[in-house]
Amino acid sequence: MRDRTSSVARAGRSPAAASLDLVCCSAEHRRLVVAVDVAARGPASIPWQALDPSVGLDAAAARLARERLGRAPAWIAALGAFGDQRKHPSQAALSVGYVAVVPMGTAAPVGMVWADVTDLPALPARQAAMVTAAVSALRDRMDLVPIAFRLLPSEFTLSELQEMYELLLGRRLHKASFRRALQGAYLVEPTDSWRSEGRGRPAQLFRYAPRRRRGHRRSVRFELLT
Amino acid sequence: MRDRTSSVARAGRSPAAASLDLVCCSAEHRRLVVAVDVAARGPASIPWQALDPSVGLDAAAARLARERLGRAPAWIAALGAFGDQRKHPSQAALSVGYVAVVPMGTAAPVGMVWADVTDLPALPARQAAMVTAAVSALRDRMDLVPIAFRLLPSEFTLSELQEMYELLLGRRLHKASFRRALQGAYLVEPTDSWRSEGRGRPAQLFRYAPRRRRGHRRSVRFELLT
DNA sequence: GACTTTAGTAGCTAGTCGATACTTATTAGG
DNA sequence: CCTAATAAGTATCGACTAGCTACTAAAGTC
Repeated sequence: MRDRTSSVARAGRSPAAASLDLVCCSAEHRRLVVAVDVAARGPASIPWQALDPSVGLDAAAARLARERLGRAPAWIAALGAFGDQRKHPSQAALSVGYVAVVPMGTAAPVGMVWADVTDLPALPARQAAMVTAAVSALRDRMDLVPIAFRLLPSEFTLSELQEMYELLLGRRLHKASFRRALQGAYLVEPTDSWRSEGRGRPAQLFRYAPRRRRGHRRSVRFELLT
Repeated sequence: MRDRTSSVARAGRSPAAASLDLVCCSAEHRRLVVAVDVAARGPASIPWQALDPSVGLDAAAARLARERLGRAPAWIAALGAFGDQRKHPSQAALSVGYVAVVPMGTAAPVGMVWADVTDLPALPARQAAMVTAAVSALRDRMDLVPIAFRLLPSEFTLSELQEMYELLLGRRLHKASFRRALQGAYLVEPTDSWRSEGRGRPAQLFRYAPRRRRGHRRSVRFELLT
């Protein structure tokens, strides 16, 4: 009985001091999507609960994800604190956001739908800001953390992997260069399986299996935008 | 009268629901340093205040920085929410952290000292975690945001700039490569001044003056650590 | 069996990165 | 004054990288 309703509407007490919100991302039809709750009466929202001060933030977020998704996310990370936008279903002045990722093909839990991040339903302002921040976080961290791999099933073709990178980067990549870089990074290993999907030559399936490689330190990059 | 004492110790009321904390970084003697409050009775701490729900987070952090540093920071950004460590001077269950940067050479405000981040005094656990996160944030964002330039005075030599990058990266850089990359980025412009400091040839002074350059998209990097 | 489609590879070229080695300008010291 | 020392700044070379065009391979379609 530790769900949203019981925490917030617990009689006439004042609303919780803070909320914990989850932006759960996945991919579908070559689109980045986010889990949106449409079952409840009232407007759409992303999963949230009142923040329980007696539980650690990371643990609470992991549990919220498990409860609302029906499975442990493939990846989860803190997004930050949000309070500059006033509107939030909890009425709390402060919200703590987390991003999670589940593999593409995961069915949306009952009462929820996968919404294209470029075409979201109307969300409370603070939650909309969290979704924007989550997408940026995925893009920013994708080459430090294996986010693209978490968005794929455990076995995948190199073309699928490249498509996922293209989706996250928002631009096309060159096939040969992509594979050369991937080879040099020792991140995947081939399986014995092949997948033939309609036309064309069948593709070999790979799995994510990073090997320790010598610490090739990257050079200074002046990518300053402003 | 909007300082820490009045907010927290305001009679017998319960402690604030959340605190706002500031990790203010600078550089000194080729070391990254952070502003630590040592004046108050009790153990050392970094600046903080009870979070006022009626003010926006960013605005409140900017004001906290101005008030406690005596000047506007050269850069400030959100760090995130912290609640997994229990110990915090406010007793609040939740804290929101911000990182700020002031140029090297800025005098420490009264009651505060610059403490080497690699040799910190004992801080409340949650604040110590914030300092660690702040240093990581500076390192992670330094090539997207001009953090090194904000840590320097408005005019600087290229050797000083390189030292600052080396400080943030934690490793030595090659002089010619560094300057070549800098040149290609169109980030600095020379001034008419030269600085001769003891021995050796005088160095020309530069200022940060980024020019729009064509959007040279960077290639995919597989820097995955795990 | 020719054509289409997709997977995967090879080789060329332009540019990048780091090293060594050099020139220039100043102070220190005889 | 002349030389050594020190630090700023430049030039050039070779290894490596990234992206391009073009190719081969294996399946389905007609």
